Amino acid sequence: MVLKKRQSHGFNSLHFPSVPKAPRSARRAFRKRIVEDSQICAFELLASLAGKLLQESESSSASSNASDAHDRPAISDGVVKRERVETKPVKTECLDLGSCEESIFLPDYDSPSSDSRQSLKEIPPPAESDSILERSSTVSNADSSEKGNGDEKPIQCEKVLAKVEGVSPVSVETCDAKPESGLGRQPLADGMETRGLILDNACSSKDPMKLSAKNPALVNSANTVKVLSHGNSLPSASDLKHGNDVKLGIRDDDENFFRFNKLSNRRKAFKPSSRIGDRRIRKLLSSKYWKAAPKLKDYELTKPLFADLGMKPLHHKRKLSCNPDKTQGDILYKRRKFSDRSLVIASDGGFSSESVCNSPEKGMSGDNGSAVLCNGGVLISIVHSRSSLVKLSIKSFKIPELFIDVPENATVGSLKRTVVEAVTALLGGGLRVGLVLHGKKVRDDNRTLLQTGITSTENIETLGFTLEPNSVQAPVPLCCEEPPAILPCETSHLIPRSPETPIVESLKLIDSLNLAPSPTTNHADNNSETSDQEPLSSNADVVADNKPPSDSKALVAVEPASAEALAVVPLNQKSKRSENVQRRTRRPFSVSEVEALVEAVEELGTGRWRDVKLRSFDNADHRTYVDLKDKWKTLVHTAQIAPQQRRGEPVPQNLLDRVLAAHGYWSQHQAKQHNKNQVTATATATLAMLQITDGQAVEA
DNA sequence: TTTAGGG
DNA sequence: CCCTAAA
Repeated sequence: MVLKKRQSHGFNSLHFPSVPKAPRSARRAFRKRIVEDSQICAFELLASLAGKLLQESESSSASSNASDAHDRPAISDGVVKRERVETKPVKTECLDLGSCEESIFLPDYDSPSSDSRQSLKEIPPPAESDSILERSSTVSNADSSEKGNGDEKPIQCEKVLAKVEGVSPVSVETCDAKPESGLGRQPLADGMETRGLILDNACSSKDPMKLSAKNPALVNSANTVKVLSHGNSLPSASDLKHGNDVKLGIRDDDENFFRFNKLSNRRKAFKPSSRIGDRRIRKLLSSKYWKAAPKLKDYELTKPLFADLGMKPLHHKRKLSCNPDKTQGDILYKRRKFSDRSLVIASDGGFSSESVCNSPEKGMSGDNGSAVLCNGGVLISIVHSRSSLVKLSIKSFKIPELFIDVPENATVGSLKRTVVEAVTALLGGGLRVGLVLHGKKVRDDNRTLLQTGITSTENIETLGFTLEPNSVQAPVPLCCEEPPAILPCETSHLIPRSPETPIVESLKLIDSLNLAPSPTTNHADNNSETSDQEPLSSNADVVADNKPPSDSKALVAVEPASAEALAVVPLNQKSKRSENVQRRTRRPFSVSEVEALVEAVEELGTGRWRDVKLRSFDNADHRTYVDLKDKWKTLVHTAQIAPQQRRGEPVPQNLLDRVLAAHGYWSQHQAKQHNKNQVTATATATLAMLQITDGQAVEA
């Protein structure tokens, strides 16, 4: 009754301005639109490349020299170890997320490292970290010294790898670093790394290095890195040149992927800007269609990709004495985990505070270590502090997928180069950090965290950061422009691989994977007590639905099967693509919002949600016009049902009445309009007919 | 990109 | 809220 009553007079008082719709273009001007470029998943790309490389290497291995054979075993060992470690370590939670991982790995470390590991755990004192560094450095040195022995060398490398891998991909490289070693892969890796360096720089440029002196892990890593850098010679520019028809594609979150043809001249790689133009972004199939690389080996993935991306490069740069400021960022990547269809890579970018290593000034070792070890670069973890501050610790960045098409006869080296180029091109353009909340990009830079909902635990868990190509920005100048010095063993790398294993025509990277270290697990460890922060693990991007954290405290949710598992499981096309795409957090409309909505609809009607949005929710980024439309729909429904059946925050009846009134009015209005038009048309037609008739009549 | 609706 | 066909 009441409703009726309201309805009856409701709209009389309402003023319904007839607002002519401005041309779309005009209306658009209204609102600033941010065009988001597709996000590039450089890391993913790397991962995919790695997978390919791996395949190739496998095929080639038969023919490869003895040294290679030796290496492999070592590698495999390392991988195994690493996996083991990952699961185990969980307990050792370090103060910093980044450090945690390392600490975890350390334990496995056979040599002195075990001790160091403990120290890491305990950590905080810088002195300790130093000691650790030294230790690690020692180890590495030993390897280098032993180099003399071809046989021994490999072995050592193996060890190193194992250890390193646990810690960070980069470390792996260290072993091989020396050109003398003659390891095909490694050299390549080095080259890659160099480029990675570039990339890193670009990335890092954004973020000032701040972090972390705290992480012991970093230090350790640094040491390792150092060794590597020393051992390795820089790749020559000549190496860079390779013409391949390989195509790299990067897919972004939005499912756009980007492809570019590899440039024949490698040098160009160093000039990202030029490449950017080559990129083409286009819409791709939704992620569900993506196929994971057929088979990837762990070591391949981890090593090449990660190592390449950033670790070494950093070293080089620093060594080169690049401007520290420019070098700020180091990127570390780590493959975190695999989901059925996706390979997760965690990266630590200079972006993340955590990942950031000590300032260069501190000491190369320190820097390097941080860079390498920073491996921490896992996912982003968010920590809530009791204060009003929202503490975010970024463990890793989500990186988009990379697609790479490579001819079967392409060499591993060319593949690597291609990847490097692709990555370089992407990075060269400048990276920017994107924010993803509940699977949606947060584009409004002006919103506060509070407004965005980032302060709520619920939301934080779905918060993710992404590295995106910055189309606008000019490529960040890299410190070291001359690549030549960087690549050490490239030539060896260049060696063509046996085609035995057909290269997958296109590697498709999977959705990004993330393993955010599960905070909870970490906490479990006693160590956690120390940390006041509660890390909320945010799997930034990925929801690892599949992998419920088992009791195991392993930080990384890495699948146990890792090594083999690594082979990316072909993505089930129909599999729910849900993993990445999380639902937006539910944000019930407040009464005030409802009121605003009602008011807007009263004025504008029910068919102009965009205008409604602009009028009343223009600054509410989380309310899309679709949301408003949906809300209206529910409001109408709510108003039509008995109050007892309504759920959620009660909406004032008066508002509901207005909803009904407006709904009725506009429905009618629409109908009227429709009728009007029809009538008009009919009338016109009739008139025309009449006229015709008249004319005819007249004529007749 | 918006609308309009179904899921 | 999501997803999409249509416009």
